[in-house]
Amino acid sequence: MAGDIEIILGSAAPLYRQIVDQVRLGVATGNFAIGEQLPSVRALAERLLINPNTIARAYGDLVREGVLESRHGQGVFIAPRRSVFSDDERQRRLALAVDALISESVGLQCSVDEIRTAVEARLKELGLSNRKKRG
Amino acid sequence: MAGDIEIILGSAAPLYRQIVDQVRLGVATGNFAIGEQLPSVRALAERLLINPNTIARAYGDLVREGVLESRHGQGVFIAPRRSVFSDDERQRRLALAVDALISESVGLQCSVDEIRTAVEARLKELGLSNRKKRG
Amino acid sequence: MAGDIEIILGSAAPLYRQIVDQVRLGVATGNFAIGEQLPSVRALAERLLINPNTIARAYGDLVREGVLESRHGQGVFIAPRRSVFSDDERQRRLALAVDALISESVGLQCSVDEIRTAVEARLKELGLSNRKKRG
Amino acid sequence: MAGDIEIILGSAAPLYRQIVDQVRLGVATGNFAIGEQLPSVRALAERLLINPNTIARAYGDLVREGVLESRHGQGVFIAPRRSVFSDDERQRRLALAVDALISESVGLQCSVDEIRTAVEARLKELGLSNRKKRG
DNA sequence: GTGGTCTAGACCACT
DNA sequence: GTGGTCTAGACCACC
Repeated sequence: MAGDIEIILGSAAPLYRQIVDQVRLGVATGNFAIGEQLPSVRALAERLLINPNTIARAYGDLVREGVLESRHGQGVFIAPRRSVFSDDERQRRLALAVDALISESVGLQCSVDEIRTAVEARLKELGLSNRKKRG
Repeated sequence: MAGDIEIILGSAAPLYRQIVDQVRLGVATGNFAIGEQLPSVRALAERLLINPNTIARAYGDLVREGVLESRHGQGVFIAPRRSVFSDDERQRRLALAVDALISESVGLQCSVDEIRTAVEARLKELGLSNRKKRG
Repeated sequence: MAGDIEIILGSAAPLYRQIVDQVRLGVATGNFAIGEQLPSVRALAERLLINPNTIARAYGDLVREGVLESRHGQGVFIAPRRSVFSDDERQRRLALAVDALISESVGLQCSVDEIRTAVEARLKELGLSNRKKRG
Repeated sequence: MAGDIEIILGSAAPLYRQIVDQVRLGVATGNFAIGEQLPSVRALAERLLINPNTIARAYGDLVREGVLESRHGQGVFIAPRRSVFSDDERQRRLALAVDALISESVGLQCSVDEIRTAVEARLKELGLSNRKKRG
């Protein structure tokens, strides 16, 4: 549910990205139900002690990505699932994300088994390890 | 060997980061041997057709993190391996990188198998799939 | 070419949208070539006498849409064409755009022939009337 | 007839606009006859489960643009037709709406035939395809 | 009350 | 020089 969203100031990840990530994971794990209303831009900004524009940016990204839908004057809501991107685009973005992980891991001098273990651990933690595609 | 370093101009990754990654990766895969000399800043800049400052920045980062060592008046060389981060720090950073991948993937509505496959494919492509930690 | 971008203050369309539209049309009509560099955020903002954030917003939208690619510290460029959206998403967005046109037209009490004529006239003006899909 | 008015909550279009459009469209297609009475603000608000202010806003817009007329103490009725905009103004606004459609379409890499087909399909769906201007 | 757009200006990262 | 993030605050449109 909405109360879950938290941010870490001073993290490497931009604030708006932290929010995007948490909403996406929340939807994937079922913490956010389809049709559920999210906290208003102003309310969330006040709770997290950050600027409303930053929330608006995060929500806007999620709307463009098809995760949320906004109804002017009413609020923003979890959108019904739909596939927004072409297969090519999905592969392209997935590859970029994988590259970012591996690049970071090589920098940390992790072994490949450490990477695999970390990925599996997190998937299990999120209850995703047996999830089907485009469930 | 040094001749391996290449850059992709249209890539999302910053130029200096592409160089850093390739050197680190070369060390991890054994393409660069300990004590081996790298091309000079000026020589590499000329070959890659980019600004020497960008090379200098990359080499500087690698020296600072202990992957390279620069010997005054001689050039830069692959340094004996040593780790920079504590185990806790490594695990923390690895977890963040994993989360970024998973968030992107669920946003794309990828199955967990697609994620696993994409990671393994990339590891294999880079010649990392059977390497041990810190060689 | 870049000098083409103009805006109309006080128009119903938001400024950032006017920029997005002009870049998209410029790419479609060949006024912008693939790989061509666009004016920098600051330069365009200065020329159009609007805030740089507004340009950045427009460029950002176009990057997400796959029309532009930005290279940090270098500039933004026309990206090679690729299909970013799934067929469903394309149909969905096309339908929304058509609905907006018809809604406006009904409000203006236009006949259907006026709509058809206006569409064809504009396509011809842009030199698109015989263009193939995903050229 | 009035019973036709419906709204879609998840739609991109604002609620008041959906009502305005449907009344205008009903007039254009002949579903509403001149002099016909519309449901009262309160009655329609109750049926559609939305705020009466929203209905009032929609009716107000329609009265202001001459599509409806309100008779004190009796209700609102379909007004005899009259045009609001000059021909130039209509053409100008129509051209802007057409440009928005074309920009969106080229962004989606649609062919011109896809655009034409989508427009015709929607006109047919709305029962407009063979109607004359201003009936 | 809600979200959307725009301005002004700061600070950071990259070339 | 370039783009990217964030803050602060204004004003508008919709419910």
